[in-house]
Amino acid sequence: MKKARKCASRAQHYHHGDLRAALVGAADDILAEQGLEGFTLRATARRAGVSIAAPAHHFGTVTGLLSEVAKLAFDALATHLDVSAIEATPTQRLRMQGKSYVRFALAHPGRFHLMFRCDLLDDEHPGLREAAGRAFAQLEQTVRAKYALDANTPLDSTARATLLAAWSMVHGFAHLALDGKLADMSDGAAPEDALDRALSEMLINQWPD
Amino acid sequence: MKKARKCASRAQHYHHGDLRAALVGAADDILAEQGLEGFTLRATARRAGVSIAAPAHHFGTVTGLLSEVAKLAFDALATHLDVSAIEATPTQRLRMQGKSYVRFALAHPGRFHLMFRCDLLDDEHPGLREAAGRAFAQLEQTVRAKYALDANTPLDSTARATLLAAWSMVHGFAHLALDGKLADMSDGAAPEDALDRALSEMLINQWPD
DNA sequence: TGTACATCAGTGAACGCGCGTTCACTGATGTAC
DNA sequence: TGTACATCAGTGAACGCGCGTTCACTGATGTAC
Repeated sequence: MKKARKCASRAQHYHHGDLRAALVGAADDILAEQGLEGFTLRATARRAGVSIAAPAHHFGTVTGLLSEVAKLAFDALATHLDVSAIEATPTQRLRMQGKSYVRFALAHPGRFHLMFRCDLLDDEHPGLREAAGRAFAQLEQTVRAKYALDANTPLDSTARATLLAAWSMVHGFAHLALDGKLADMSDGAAPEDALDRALSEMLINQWPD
Repeated sequence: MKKARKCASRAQHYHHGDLRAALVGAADDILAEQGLEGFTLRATARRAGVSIAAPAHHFGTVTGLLSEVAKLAFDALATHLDVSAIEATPTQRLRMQGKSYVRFALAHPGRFHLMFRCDLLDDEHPGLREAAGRAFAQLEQTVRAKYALDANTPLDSTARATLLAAWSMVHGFAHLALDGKLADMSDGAAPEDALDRALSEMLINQWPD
């Protein structure tokens, strides 16, 4: 009877099965619900229904766990930014990517803040830097298309400036929006719509076809 | 003798004189030297050479002190952004302001991070919102000049887009630079020069005369 | 000019808190024979 | 198919830490008379 109950639910197994992934998921859930402020190793363990010492087994330290979460967040961002299947001019695609970047940040503020809090992350974490690079490369690829540069040509100064400006602009916009600094811009419209309108306006004015 | 020694240094007075300002200064120093991570009420008290309970007398809570520091930081930023005395076209002045914005952020990373960590600040703090508004207004004023709008005319959508894009871009650039995400851009040159070059390139390409 | 007294800036000791990390352990799993 | 054993994932209790905040206090200052 006792044994049957234990087997009925994997969660009650002494050996969890894939606690590593479960902890990463729990941490990501906490980020989504309470933001970075709500995150602690203990809270993550509690949420995964596991002892407070368990995370140390898998990740050693708090930055180990957060780096893993950040890596997955960069993977998700890179997916969001993938416009390779969309037929449109490079400039139109760059605008789409800009909107996607901001939309990702607004939909996942906890993740977004984590991704750029380098003091909480481990530079040497396997895959983290690569994942970040993949996300960035999605923008770079579009800029290359815009200037008809193939993947091996180094960016010239104009292309570099465009890439830098594009990334900076959407990155800054996301931060300002998350900080509530753009509230005045909403003009009483639903914040979601207002942001979308402001972003469209901004991108189309700054990056004309 | 004892009394003479006590009077020789104001710091040894039982009554400090202007501990409120001294605490704000100490907190600002900590931000400059160790960043936001190094800041605690206790560290601030220690640095000011005062008991750990003293800050509570003046600021009540930790956000009270930080809000005061942030207010002064916004004042300093507004001063940095003041180009009213400079004779140049509005676009040139906007570029100057953009550079000043980034230069301020790179020179004072602790302050800059604090200014936008709204979770650590008190919205109701007297003067904080106003100071932030004054800094922002410096940019708005230049954009108004660019589109020949006087101070009472509401911004049209183009002007609003320009303002938003300008602020977002330099804000995002500052964040990315502080996070070390632009390291690849340096090409082996001194980081300071490389950033300046990248910023010039970006601003001149994006905001042509 | 001198005295009494109210005010309040700053003290110092103590509080409870949640944190990350440690360590000897327990018990499930899988493998060798 | 059954038994012994090594492995190692996860436990649970405990550690020391620095934190913000509290509170009764001390002692300097300034004012009223």
